[in-house]
Amino acid sequence: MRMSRRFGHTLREAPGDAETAGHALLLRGGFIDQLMSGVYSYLPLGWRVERKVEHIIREEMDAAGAQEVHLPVIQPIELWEKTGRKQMMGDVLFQLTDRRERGMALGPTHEEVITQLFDRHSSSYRDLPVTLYQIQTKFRDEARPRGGLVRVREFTMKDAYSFDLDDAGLDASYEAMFRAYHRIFTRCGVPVVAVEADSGAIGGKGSQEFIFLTEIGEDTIVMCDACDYAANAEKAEFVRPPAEPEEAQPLEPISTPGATTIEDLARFLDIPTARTAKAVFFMATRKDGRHVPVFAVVRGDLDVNEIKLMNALGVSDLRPMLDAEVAAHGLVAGYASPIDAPRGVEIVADLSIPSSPNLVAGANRADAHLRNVNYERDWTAGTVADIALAQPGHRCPRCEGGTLQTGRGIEMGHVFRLNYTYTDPMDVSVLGADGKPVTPTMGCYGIGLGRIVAAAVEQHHDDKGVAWPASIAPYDVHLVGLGLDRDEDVRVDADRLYDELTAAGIEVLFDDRGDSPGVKFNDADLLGMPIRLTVSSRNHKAGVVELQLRDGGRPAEPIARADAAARVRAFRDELFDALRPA
RNA sequence: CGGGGAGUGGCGCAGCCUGGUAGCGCACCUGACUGGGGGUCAGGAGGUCGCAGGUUCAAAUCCUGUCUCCCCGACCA
Repeated sequence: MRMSRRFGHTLREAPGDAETAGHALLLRGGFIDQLMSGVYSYLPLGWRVERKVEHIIREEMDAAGAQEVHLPVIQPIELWEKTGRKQMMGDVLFQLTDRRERGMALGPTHEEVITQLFDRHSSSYRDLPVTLYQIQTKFRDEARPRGGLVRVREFTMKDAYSFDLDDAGLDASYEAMFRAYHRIFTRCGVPVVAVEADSGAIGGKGSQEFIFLTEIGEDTIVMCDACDYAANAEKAEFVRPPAEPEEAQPLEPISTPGATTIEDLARFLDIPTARTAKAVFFMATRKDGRHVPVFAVVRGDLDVNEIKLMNALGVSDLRPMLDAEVAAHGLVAGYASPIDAPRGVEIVADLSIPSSPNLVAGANRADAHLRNVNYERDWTAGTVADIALAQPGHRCPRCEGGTLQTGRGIEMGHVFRLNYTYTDPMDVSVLGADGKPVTPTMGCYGIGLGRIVAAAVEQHHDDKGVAWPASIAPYDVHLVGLGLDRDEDVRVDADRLYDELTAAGIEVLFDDRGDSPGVKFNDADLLGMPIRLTVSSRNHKAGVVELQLRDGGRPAEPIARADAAARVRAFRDELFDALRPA
């Protein structure tokens, strides 16, 4: 590709709404362009990167035995109603109607479609196991797109789905995808950690996310400093700091004027927050659409984890209660009590509550609390479960002596054991060897392509620009021709070198423009091809071209002009080898 | 959805407070010089100031409404 013919330009200054370094560089380099909030066009250079990521994913999926398909973006809404996910996805689902007023959705994911497809084309246990995948555009009407390519409303995803006859089969399919994912991220130059995760709207029993750790991440990850336990904060378990065992003391009302928060209360009574019970109210939406008021109780030193609470209740949505609703349900904000709580309110207690005696809790009237509140003796909850948020400093649930830390990250991929979440409601079965119907068990596996691009830039850049991993760089070589318009010999030689490299299977971006050296070198740094070759009168007279690696690992070196193609291939191979999975 | 910020040539910004018919840098076009880290000079093209309404002799500027974008949070695969 000749730069003189390149569509688009580099920018000296990044557009003002680019917040992260990576996003700014993608815009400055002319890799992507924003059309509207959360919707981006890929320009030629950016699209080459995306296609290389696709290619790597295809190779690894195929190697893992998965078969590529291509499913429709546009889908009948009935399919989403059947599994109850129309309700569950809510506003995230882009919906439209055709000319006959038939309801449709733009696919945010494809479990329903693939499951129906599988059902229509599989009838025997002999057809299993099978893993299907596609690379397809997804549409999700996100409440708030952010961070350039990090969270968008239209994006390319590789989604794969496995169908197996039993748990052992699912385990094998899942493992194969898990290994393939590690290989994919390694080959793309994006370091990830696998963490335990909540399954969210996809459903199923157990999932793991591949997280790229970065300060700009939107997920909080909890990691043990002693063992390899790592989990999304939504899911993370932890060992609760133990309470002092002591005899239950008599219940005692106390006056606590103005102490409406746990911090106020603990200060007012001069006790640790762990000696109090914290009450938090929510409105939950059941899967049948009914709204239920929820009264969650955690020990005062802990916070409610809304995801865990949703899972404990088995509800599809949860939001904090409005002040008016709190009052309407007979609850006194700041002084609510689980003792004699209003009827119709679902009470959920955290695991920390039964094991912590003599807590201070609300009295359900203003300016008053109760001392020595004890679970079981004074009140009970409809549900006792792990509904608390793991915090830095908590003890690890998987090892002795480990302490949990937190970090930020971006979810690059997510693998789920779906089990029968879709095959059951969609009545999918195949005939088993014994002639009886068997319901297949499913897994699903997703990777966000744009996020790989975003993470790769975030991970591989400096203040001058991008330094693409060789595996996904738009071109292998940035050939800089200096003074081509002044020295005919050099121009001819540069053209020849360009052809030689291309003929040798090397992808070359050739800067044949008439700009000054500074402009060209700065563009080369910004655009980030892994290998830079400089052709100039000076080099030409010496019979050399100058080679420099973008990652700064070694100084520029002159190489013999005659060996250029061979040397470049050697360097290229070396760079690819460094990205080879172990 | 709550809070905050911003919309002025392709990009970055000034002008707005105190109304008088739009300016700077980069990029772009022409020419000359220059030529190994965004070079210099000269000459150009390009914007009805997000949109609508109002106030006024006169609105980028004041008022009202509205749309869009970004950030924090809520939410989220």
